Amino acid sequence: MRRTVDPTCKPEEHAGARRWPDVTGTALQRASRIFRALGDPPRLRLLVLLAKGEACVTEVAAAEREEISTISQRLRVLRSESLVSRRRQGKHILYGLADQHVADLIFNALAHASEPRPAPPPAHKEEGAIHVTPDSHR
Amino acid sequence: MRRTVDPTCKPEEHAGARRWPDVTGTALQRASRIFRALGDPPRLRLLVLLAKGEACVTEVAAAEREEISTISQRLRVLRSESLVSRRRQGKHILYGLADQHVADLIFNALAHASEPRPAPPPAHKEEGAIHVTPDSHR
DNA sequence: TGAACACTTGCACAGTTGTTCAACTATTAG
DNA sequence: CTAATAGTTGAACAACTGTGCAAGTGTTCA
Repeated sequence: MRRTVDPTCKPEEHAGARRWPDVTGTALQRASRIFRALGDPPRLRLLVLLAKGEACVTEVAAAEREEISTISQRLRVLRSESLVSRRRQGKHILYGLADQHVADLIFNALAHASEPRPAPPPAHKEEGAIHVTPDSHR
Repeated sequence: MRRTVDPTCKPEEHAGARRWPDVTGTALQRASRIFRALGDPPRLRLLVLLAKGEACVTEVAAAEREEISTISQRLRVLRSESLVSRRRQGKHILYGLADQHVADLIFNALAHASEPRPAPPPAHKEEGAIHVTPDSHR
């Protein structure tokens, strides 16, 4: 059975409205590509490492105990989203975070990730409220 | 050929050092899970929609022109990372952003995504500097 | 010039993820 | 009670992604 889009419930029934900048399709696409690049633990670790300062590929590989090739591939992904900077210094190629924005993003997520988890709901039925997320923050 | 971890280049050669909070393995895991959840365009769009105010599943499905089941599945992923709140109101279940942190994260990434791209470099070799992102992307 | 070092890249394979269908639970109306 | 509405969930499948290997490029140094 294919239930699609014929809402018997009208939008006016609920839905408050705050103001948000209009989000273009491309901005959204790019944002999600960035998120996706950040969404791999090894890659995120690599970025955290680079946040401490520039490093060459070999150096990173040593720190992470991974193969050079693997690190290089990871950096390729990050580079394709402009998340890292890159410059040659003699034999080495130094990588670093692209800018402060990237550092902020990572820092922000790590902060959120370190917050207390909302307890897994005991699957209880209550007076008209499921109350899953007791608004834990700010 | 398996070149692993025996750096002929010493760490002291380069690498500046800024201070960063020590990142635990679990925080990093969770952060990347959050990023991954945000890293799907439809899911991100859904969150942007919810950022404008709470909405029930049917409503969202109508707005996105998708099947209810699909929306529900997307919400499930977001819920599993505690990115959305959920409460029942009569027949409907209202979803919204979990907290300000989430809004910040999304807003931040969208801002970064809307920034001017590093200019497509003329593929020139210059004094020891390879510009940030020489390659195109998708 | 040639050898050594420092990466990068194409490819194949395995593991992961998003979507859909169908069946299920939960709430309300008759 | 039953029917209808609202939403969830499990399974299957196609599409995507990360890794490691082998072979490549580019730079330095003798």
